[in-house]
Amino acid sequence: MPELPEVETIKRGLSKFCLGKKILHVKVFCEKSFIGPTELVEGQEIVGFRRFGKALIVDLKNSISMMIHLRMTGQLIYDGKERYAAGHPSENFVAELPNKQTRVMFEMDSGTLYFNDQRKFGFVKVIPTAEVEDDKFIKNLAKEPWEISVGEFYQKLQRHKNAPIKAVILDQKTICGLGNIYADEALYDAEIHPKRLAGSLSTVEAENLIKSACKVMDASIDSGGSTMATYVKADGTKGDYLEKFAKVFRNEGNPCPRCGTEIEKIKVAGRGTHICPQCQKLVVVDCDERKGVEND
DNA sequence: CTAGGATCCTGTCAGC
DNA sequence: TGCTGACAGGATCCTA
Repeated sequence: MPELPEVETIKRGLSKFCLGKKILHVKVFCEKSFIGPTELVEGQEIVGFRRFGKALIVDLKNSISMMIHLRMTGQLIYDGKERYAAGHPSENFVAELPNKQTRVMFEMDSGTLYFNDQRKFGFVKVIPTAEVEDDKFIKNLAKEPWEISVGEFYQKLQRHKNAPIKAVILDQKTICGLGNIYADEALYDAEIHPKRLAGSLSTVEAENLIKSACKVMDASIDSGGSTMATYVKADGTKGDYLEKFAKVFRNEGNPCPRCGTEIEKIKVAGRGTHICPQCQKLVVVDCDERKGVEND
């Protein structure tokens, strides 16, 4: 999906285009994509957008909120005076809407917001604003990379010491916000092999991994708005932000930007995984580093 | 408790 | 062309 940076981008965009606007009518094309009564949402003004990890919260004036999770293929496309689209990149960004993949349509006083989702894993859920933070999904989220301390992160790695590090950082209860792209990019940036057992990382490596996660997601958020805008430019230019900044993700066969070695695609934790076999060694043999691990 | 695999669903692409 | 299986920017549920 849309990982944390994309949801942040959506939040910023919708705040700009939809804040203060009124939802006049909700049309549900797929029952499982909209959980709760549409009546609670209709006629309501949008008073705020919030983000918890990869979940977007839309607060309404009547103290009702919508929790939106895009999962793998969700998209939010606002079509008003201009079009603002974000989420899973696809032709839908520039296509006629609604279409076959439109699951929910919000008719607003100023335009239309479309929730599209090819695989129907995502959802919009109606909940009282007061209960948002008690929602099971949100309650279980760990801290985001910018917030988590090295000590807390390292402790969590120890709790999952026999699982590959990639699987552990994909777990939103360990660290929140990373998905398949940024997990690969962060591990590459920190020069850590995704199959390394979480318990084998030194505190220094754990710290570097957090820093790298912040770095790659910051870069994405910074460019996110503009790349998404580029994507829906009037000329139909397709500017997939992956091309712009991903170093390894979907770059198998291309040279590593750091050392020139060919990037490989492997499978870790059941997910396609991209690495530089030179920069990300599976076995750490440096004796001094090992000593550091023992002492922690 | 952890680790790993199946599963939800639709669409696309590679390989016959 | 048509079929088949693998796989996909996520998270949960089930099993051992």
